[in-house]
Amino acid sequence: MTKGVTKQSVDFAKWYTDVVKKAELADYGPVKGTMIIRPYGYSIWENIKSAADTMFKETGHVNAYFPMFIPESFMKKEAQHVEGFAPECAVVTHGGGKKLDEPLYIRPTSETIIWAAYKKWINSYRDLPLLINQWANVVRWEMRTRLFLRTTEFLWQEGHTAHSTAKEAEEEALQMIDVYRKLAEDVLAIPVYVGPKTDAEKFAGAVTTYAIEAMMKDKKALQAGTSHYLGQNFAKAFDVTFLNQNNVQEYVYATSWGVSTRLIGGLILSHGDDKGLILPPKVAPFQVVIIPIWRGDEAKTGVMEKVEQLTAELKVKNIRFFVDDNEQMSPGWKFHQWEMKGAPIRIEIGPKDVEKNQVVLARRDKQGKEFLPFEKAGQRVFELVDIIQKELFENAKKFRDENTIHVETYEELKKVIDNGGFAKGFWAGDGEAEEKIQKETKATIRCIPFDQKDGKGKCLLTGKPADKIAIFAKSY
RNA sequence: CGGGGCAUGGCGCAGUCCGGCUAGCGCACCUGCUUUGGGAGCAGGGGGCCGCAGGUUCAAAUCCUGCUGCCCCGACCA
Repeated sequence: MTKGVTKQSVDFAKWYTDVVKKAELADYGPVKGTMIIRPYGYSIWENIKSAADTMFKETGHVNAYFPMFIPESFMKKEAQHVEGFAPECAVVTHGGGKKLDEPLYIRPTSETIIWAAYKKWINSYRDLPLLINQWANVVRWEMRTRLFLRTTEFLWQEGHTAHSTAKEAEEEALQMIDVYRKLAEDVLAIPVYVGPKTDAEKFAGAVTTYAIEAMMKDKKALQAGTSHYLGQNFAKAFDVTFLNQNNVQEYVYATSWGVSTRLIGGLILSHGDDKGLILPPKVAPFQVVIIPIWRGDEAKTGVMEKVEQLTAELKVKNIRFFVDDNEQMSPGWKFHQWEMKGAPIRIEIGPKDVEKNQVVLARRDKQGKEFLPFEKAGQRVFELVDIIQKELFENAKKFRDENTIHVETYEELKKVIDNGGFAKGFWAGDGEAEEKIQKETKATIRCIPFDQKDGKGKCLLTGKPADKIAIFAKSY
């Protein structure tokens, strides 16, 4: 491995790719836009997945799996949906050496195939709500790809729920965007703005799209998760009706919601620095990396005894740890390596420490080293896991808040966008006005945040009375 | 799809403008000895259809033509 990464200040895009590759998160696949998620990166995904999955189950959802091949006819059933997705689909035309009668789309998302199944499963209000999630891969033939942030194939989860009333479905969509907020903020330590998208930005076929929007270290926005209230659009397209309590046939109300491996990109772009990745303890494959140091076999025995004592304690405390006792690499090399890989805590134990009955502890998110009595090491790690998690979030939030600027006029908005950052201001414009801003500034409305504390004002573009603040930013 | 860049041992590059001897460097790898507290040292060693296909030439990594792939920057998107 070559030393270091491109500095963020020199070339942020290059820095990002360098970190992904040098921290061994992912590598390019042989097909354009595809990505090999390497074990270290996949382990982060597993941690995110497990945290999310627990939350989904706590809110009453179950997992299932639907096929990745979608008959072309299914794709064409929902007009907006086909318009939105067909151009970016990979299509299988041959199978078993023969041309297929009907081309098969590789799912870009699973609404169509899931709703075709729901049609069979739903007959009565007693069958509702249906609360299903699936963990899957999807394929979207994007023009421009970037590791984790936008790849041709990516991993995600997609929840698809069916309800007997609009109110219940709307509540579900809101509940799930809040689950995503918690996932981003409490697990990934990424602060997010939460709220509906404008009509121009919403999902093809949705009535309302809610999103969580995060600010990356280059002050650009990343849409980190979405939850859609689909109304009866998909039910109508797939003819999914149920008999309600009054014996009347009705179309069901639907939601869908998803987060993807993009979250890993968000993690890198939210917390990383010029030394590499910085991982929040909750998703770090190893919360603490222990580096034993010795000179000669005698010293080794003494050091390793201490290491085993410490790891036994960490095990009891449920801390994920790794002992890097590779004898080929020098301690210095390992320090750099684990800084690149973003391990939150590093502990060094060498002969000097054995002698003084201490350990040396370094935090990835802070400069300097702590020297502490051996007996306190386990407890200190246990505490730091929470402290680092919290401080990473607070730092990211401070950065975001400092770079979210209230604007009154279009001129001010332009200035904020030019300098990099989020502009928030009163908005009463329509889709056309939004497009004008996008064309002129490259910024889009990321969301209309739920959190509206500023009362009423005048639309920054039109000057018309407005009662909502919108957030504008350039985005990934 | 428009603009730019790159393609040479596993990785990163030099060499290409101006054709010429055995294609070179750093890292990684193998062997041995010495070394572990911020990217260890010395000695020895292995590994190349120079992206692909044509052409020019006594001679091509180098010149010409065509193709392919990937990356970066825009328009589209999680």
